[in-house]
Amino acid sequence: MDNSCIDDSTSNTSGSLSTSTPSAKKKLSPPPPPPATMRLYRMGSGGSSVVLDSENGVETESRKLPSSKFKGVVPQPNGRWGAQIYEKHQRVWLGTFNEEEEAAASYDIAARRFRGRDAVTNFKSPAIDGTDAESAFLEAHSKAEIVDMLRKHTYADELQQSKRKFLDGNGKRCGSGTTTMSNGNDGVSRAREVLFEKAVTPSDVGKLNRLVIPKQHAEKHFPLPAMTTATVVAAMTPSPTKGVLINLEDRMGKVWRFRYSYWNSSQSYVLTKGWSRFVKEKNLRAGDVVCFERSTGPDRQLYIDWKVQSGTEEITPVQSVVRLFGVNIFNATTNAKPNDVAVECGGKKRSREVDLFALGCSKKQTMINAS
DNA sequence: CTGTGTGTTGAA
DNA sequence: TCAACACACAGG
Repeated sequence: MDNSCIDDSTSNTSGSLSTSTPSAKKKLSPPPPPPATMRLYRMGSGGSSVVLDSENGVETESRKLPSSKFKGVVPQPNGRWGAQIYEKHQRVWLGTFNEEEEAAASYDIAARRFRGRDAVTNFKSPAIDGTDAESAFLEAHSKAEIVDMLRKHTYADELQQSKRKFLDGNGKRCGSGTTTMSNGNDGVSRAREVLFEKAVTPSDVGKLNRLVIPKQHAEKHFPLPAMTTATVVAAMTPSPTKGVLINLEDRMGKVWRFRYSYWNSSQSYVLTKGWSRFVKEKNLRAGDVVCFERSTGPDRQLYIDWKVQSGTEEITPVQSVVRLFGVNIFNATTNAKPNDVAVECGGKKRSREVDLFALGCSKKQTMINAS
């Protein structure tokens, strides 16, 4: 049933956003040539099908499906409403809904994403400033993703989630580790490139509350002096004082904000404010590796990841936090008791934070994409 | 068996 | 591009 493949190619001529798969899929019955003689038309289907006898103009139980007053909304035999939008001669099914208005609203959302802010819609009107949260949200997702949300009726939730994160200082959404990238060449590709890694030194995780960024990497990826680089500006906010604030998202989708600056005294680039918290929460130890990545997409989102480097270990007493969708729902401070969560890392067990967010991020994007 | 959503067509 | 019609077939 759910086999729409939507390839996103914003403004790309060759690209095709196809829903009703071309031929290969399934060849159905040939066009039903209505016998000119026998004028019996079945209207609708399923329970509401009716027979019209146009011979004498009398109809047996006129039960045509009630057409909707909303654009992009079509009636369903069972009384529900379907939403659809067209693109490139093809219909993109947006799902079925109980309420006509709901279907209409879904169409509006799709229309916005597919045709821009000046799209003709049912309800949406203004949004003159292209900077509202929803617009940003739409831009940040591929058409396929938006359609998927509409069909699953999860759009509202996803939008709200993004808003929450936005306030948190960064507008990315949760993804499980190496998230799959939407094949479409439109939206935010969650593909990342590793910028550099560093095995933290004792002082990096010590009381100095700072992480030294190797100069070569710092100057290559985080050019501090000339803050003009557009790519960096997007993720860094000039700080009132020295340095800049930099936002990085970890594998849990949590956004970390650090102060990034240059210390003349030691002639080194460092992450200061915020770093100690990261060390603490991730239970970083000397020898562990922190990895800096960046989205290859237009958003240039920065990510920070870490991994335990094999080494001397013992079970560390640490608070075990169970998190669901970025919210701590269970917090037990134990000393590596059975209750604690231990994770195999480099052959050594170590208590770690555990996130269960993946549960809700299940996204089975059915994209049989062909590029 | 129930509905969904695709095949298809004709009108705008 | 769009909605109406018809119905194959996916999912329970």
